[in-house]
Amino acid sequence: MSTISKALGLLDLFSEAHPRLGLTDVQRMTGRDKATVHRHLTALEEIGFLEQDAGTRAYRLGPAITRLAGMRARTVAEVEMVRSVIDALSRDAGELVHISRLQGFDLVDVYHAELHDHPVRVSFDAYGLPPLFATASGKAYLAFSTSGLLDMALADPRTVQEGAARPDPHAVAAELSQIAKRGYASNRDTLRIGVSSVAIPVFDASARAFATCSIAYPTSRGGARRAADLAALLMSRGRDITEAMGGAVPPDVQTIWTPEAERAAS
Amino acid sequence: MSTISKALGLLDLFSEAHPRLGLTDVQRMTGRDKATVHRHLTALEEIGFLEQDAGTRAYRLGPAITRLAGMRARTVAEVEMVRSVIDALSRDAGELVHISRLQGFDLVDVYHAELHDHPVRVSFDAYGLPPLFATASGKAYLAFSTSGLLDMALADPRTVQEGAARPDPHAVAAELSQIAKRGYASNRDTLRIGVSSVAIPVFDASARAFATCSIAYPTSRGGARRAADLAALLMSRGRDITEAMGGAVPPDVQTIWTPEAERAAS
DNA sequence: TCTATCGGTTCATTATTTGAACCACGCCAG
DNA sequence: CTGGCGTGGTTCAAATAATGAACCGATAGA
Repeated sequence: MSTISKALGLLDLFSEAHPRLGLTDVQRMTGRDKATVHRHLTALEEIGFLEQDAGTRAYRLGPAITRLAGMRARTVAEVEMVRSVIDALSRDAGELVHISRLQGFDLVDVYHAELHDHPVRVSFDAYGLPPLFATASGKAYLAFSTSGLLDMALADPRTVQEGAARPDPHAVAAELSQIAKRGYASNRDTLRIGVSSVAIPVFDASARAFATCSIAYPTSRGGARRAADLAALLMSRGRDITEAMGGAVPPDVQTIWTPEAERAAS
Repeated sequence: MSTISKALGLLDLFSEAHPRLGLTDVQRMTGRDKATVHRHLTALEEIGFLEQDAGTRAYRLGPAITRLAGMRARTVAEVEMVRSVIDALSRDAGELVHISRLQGFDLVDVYHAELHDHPVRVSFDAYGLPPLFATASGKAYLAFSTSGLLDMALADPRTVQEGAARPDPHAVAAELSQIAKRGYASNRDTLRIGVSSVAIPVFDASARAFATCSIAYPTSRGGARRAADLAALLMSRGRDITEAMGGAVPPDVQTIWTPEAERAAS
C-alpha cells in the first residue's frame, strides 16, 4: 500500500459523526503508529487538505479540498462526472443504465451506458417523453420530491392527455410512499410490454432530488428475483453517483437494499 | 519533500487552462521521472482523486474531491472555513480584519480578528449598521454586484434617512466603477473620523459577490501609502478567502494590486 | 515501413518512511 | 503540591517503500 493511499485514506475518517479528529483519535482508528499518523496529518495540513484548530489542536478538512472541488466543477462536465460510475454499473448489471435530469416535467437523458453483449437490447428512443408516473425514474423522482411537485405533475395537461388511463391520485400517492420507504422505484411491463426497470433518485448539494438513475432490462431476462437484485446493485451505487455530482444524500433515505425494507414497503 | 506533497501537488496542475493532462504532460510540467509520475497518478486515481478517460487515457480531477468537499461543507462551519486565513491576515496587516455577509441591506459580521498589540484600536460595535455607501465593505460589495442592487440600495428608505447627505447616484456609480477597475474599495475618515479601511468582495460558487473582507485601521497609523499597502495585502488573500468558502473569483476581476490598475481607476 | 510519441512496466539502487522510545505539556484526583 | 495519565509531538536506527534508467507495446504520421 502506497504512502499516498495511506495518507489520503485519513481524509475519509472525517465524517458527520467525527468532524474533528485529534492525533490519537486517528491513531486509534487506523491502528498505525502515532509518529506515522502525525507525519501524514502534518503533510496533509501543509498542502491545505487538513486544517488544525489552534486551540484544541484537532484536525478538520481543509480549504484545498473545497478549492479543488470548485476546479473540478468548472472543468469537468456533468457527463464526465458520472460516466465511470454509470459505465461500471452497466457492466456489473449487464443491462442498460440511464441517468436523467428533470427539465420541466420530463426526465431528459444526461448519459446512458449499455456495456454488455446480450443480443436482446432495450430500445430507449422515446426515453424521457412518457409522463413521470409511467417510468420507474419518474416515480423515483416524485417519491423523493415535495408533494407539491406531484400535484403539479398531476395537473400538467400533457400528463393527463397521455395514454388512456388517467392515474388515480390516491393510488399514485400510495405507490410513491412505498417507493420512499424501500428506497427505489420499479416498473414491470407497465410502460412497454417486455421492458422492466428499477430506479433511484439522485440528490443535489441541498439534498433535494434533481435527477435519477435507472436500470432498464428486458422482462424476459428477469426472473423472480431479478428486480430485487438489480435494485440492490443500483442502490449500492446511489451514494457514489450523488456525491460524484456534488450532492448529498438526505439522512432519512433508505440507501441499501434490505429484505426488511422491501417487506415493510409492501 | 514528502511523497504525499509531491503526489498531491499534481492535483494543482489541473486548471481551467489544462483540465485534462496525460502522463507525459504531467511529467514535463513537473520534471520528475515518468515512472514516478505514473505511480503517483495511478495512486491518486485508485482513491478517486483523479479519473482516467478510458479513451484518451488523460487524467482529470476525480469524484473523491467533490465528495470530500461536500463533507467539509456539511461539517465545517462557515466561520471555521475562513478563520485561519483571516487570523493570518490580521497578524500580517497588524490591524482589525472583518469578514461580513449581506443580509437584507446590511453587511453583518461573520468573523473578525484583531491579532495585534497596538494600544490604539478601532471600535466596531456599530459595524454593519451604516448604509452600504458609507463603508468600504459596502462599496466593495456594490461594485461587484449587478447594478440592480445599487438601485435597490439607493431606494431603500433606511439608506435615504441615514445621515444628512443623500448620496448622489452619479457620484456613487462613478466611484463604484473605479473600485471595480482597481479591485478594492477604500474609505478615509468618511464614516467616522479617524477610521480608515480597505475592502474586497468575496464570491460564491456562482461567482457572484455574497460577502466582503475588509481591513480597518486608525487613520493615524496610515501614512500616504498605507491604504495601498493594505489593499495589496488584502487582495493577495482574496482568492484564498473566496475559494476556502467554496466560491469562484470571476475571471475579469482585478485580483492583484498593481500601480497600473491603481492609476487606471483614478 | 520506419520513426516518433504516447502510456505503461520492470527491477536493482536509493532514499524515504517507519516505529519504539522519549519529551513536554495540561489536567485531574488525592 | 504532586504524581499519574492522556494529550500532541519528536528522534534516529532499521525497515521498507519510492525511485529512475531502460524496456515494452501500441498508435499515428511521414
